[in-house]
Amino acid sequence: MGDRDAKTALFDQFARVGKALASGKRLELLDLLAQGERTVDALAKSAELGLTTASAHLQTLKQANLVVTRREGTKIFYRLAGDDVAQLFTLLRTVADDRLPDVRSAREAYLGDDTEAVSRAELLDRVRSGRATVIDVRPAEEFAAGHIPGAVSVPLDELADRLAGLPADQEIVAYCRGAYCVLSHEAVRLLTAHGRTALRLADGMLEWRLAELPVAV
Amino acid sequence: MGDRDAKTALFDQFARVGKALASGKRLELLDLLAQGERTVDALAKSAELGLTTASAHLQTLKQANLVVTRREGTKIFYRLAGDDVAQLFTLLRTVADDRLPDVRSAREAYLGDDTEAVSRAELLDRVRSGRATVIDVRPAEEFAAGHIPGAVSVPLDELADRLAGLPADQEIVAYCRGAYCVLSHEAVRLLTAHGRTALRLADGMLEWRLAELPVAV
DNA sequence: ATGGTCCTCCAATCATCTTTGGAATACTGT
DNA sequence: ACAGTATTCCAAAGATGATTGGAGGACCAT
Repeated sequence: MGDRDAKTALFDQFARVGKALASGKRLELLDLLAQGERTVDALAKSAELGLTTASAHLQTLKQANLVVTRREGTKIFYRLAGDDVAQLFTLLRTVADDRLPDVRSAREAYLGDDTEAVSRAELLDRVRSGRATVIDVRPAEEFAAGHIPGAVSVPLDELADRLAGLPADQEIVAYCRGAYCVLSHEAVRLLTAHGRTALRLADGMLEWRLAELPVAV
Repeated sequence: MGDRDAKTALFDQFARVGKALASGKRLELLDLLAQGERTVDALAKSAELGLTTASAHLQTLKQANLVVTRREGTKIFYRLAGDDVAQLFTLLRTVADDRLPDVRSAREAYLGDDTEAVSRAELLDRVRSGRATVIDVRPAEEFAAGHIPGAVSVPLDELADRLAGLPADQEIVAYCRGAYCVLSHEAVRLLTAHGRTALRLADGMLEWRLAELPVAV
C-alpha cells in the first residue's frame, strides 16, 4: 500500500476516462449521445465517420464505461452511462472555451457570433411575463424525448414554412441541443431575416436538464 | 458557417483539453498542482519522473492552458490556471471512480480500505460540538498555504513524535490533500495502532476549497 | 436453413504520443 | 565575463492510437 506502483496504477486508471475524452470524434459522439440513445449507424452518419471507425470509437467509450449499450433486434443503441458523464462533458467544453482562445474562434467560425443570446433565467422570465414564445428547433423526436415546458416544436427544417404560425408581436426564443449546437443560431438568423425579433437560449436542452430545471415530455 | 470542417475543428479544439487529461502522469502532476504552485524539479521528484519527461508533460498541460507559469530567478513555478481546472480534474476522478470497477480496486490497493471516513459536514459537526480535534497531516508548507479553520498542523512525518500533544479523550480527524491522498489514511492507521480513536475526512483540502468552505491561512 | 441487416472483431498501415539524453537557453551570483 | 543552476528544445526510438476493408457473429423474417 502507498507505494509508487499502486499510485501509478491508480492514476493510469483515472487516465482511462481522460483518454476516452481525448479525441474530437469521440467528443462529437458524446455530444450526440447527450441528446438520447442512438444506433451505431445513426451515430456514424451524424458524425460523418466510417461505420467501423465509429464502432471503434464507441468501443473506446464503452471500455471507459462512459456509455452503455442496449440491443433491440439487430440494432444496438448506445447511450451515456449517466448524467455525471454529461456533466463531465459539458465541464470539459466550458473549461476549453474559457481557457483556449482557439476554441472561441473555432466556435465563432462554426456558429457565428451574430445572434443574441439569453440565459436560462431570462428565458424563464420572458415566458412567465408572456413576452416571448419559446420554440424548440431540434428534430421532432428529440423534442418528444423531453423539452422545455411550454416550448413549441418547430424543427429547423420546417421553420421557414411555419413562420405564419408564430406570433408576430412577440419575441421568439429558439433553443436546441446545447451551447455548441448550430440549430438555434440558424433559426434566429432565419427569423431575423424575416423581420421577427428573435433570440436564442445561450445553451440548450442538455444544460437545462443538467441544471435540473423542469423537463416536459 | 455550420459546415463539417468547422464542426470538426471545434470538437478537435475541445479534444485538446481531453488530450491533456489523457495520461496518468499528467493527472498526477495536476494532483500536485492542485495543492499549490511547484517548480518543475519539485514536480519531477514528487511524481518520480525524469526531469525532461516532466517538463514535456508540463508543456502539454501548458499548451492546453490548464496550467500557467511564473518565473522567479532561475526557477519556473507551475500552477493550475484556475479552479475550473481543479473542478474538471476532481469530476474526472469522481466519474472514473463511480464508473470503473478497476479504479475502485486500484484505489484500495493504494490507499487501503481499513480506515473510517467522515464527510465534510460531519467534520464540521464534530468540531462545533467539541467532539473532535482536526489535524492536517500534509507537509507544513501546504498547511501554511491554506487549511481548514481550527485544524492543527501535524505533518505525517512528525505524527509519531507528537502523539503526546494530541488529546487522548477526543476523536482525531485527519485530513490531507484530497480524496486520493494517502497521508490521512496512514495517519489514521498510526493513530489507531496507538489506541486513539481516529477518522479521516473522506476527501481533502482540494474538495474543501472547491466546495467554497472557509479556508484559514 | 437462407438471405439480409447491423454491428464487432481482426490485421495492417499510418499517425501521434512518450521517453530519453544531449545541447541550448535563461537567469543568478561572483 | 564566468561558472552554476533550472528549465526547455531537439532528435531518435519505442509505444500507443486511429483508420480501413474484409471476415465473422448475432439477430430477424421468410
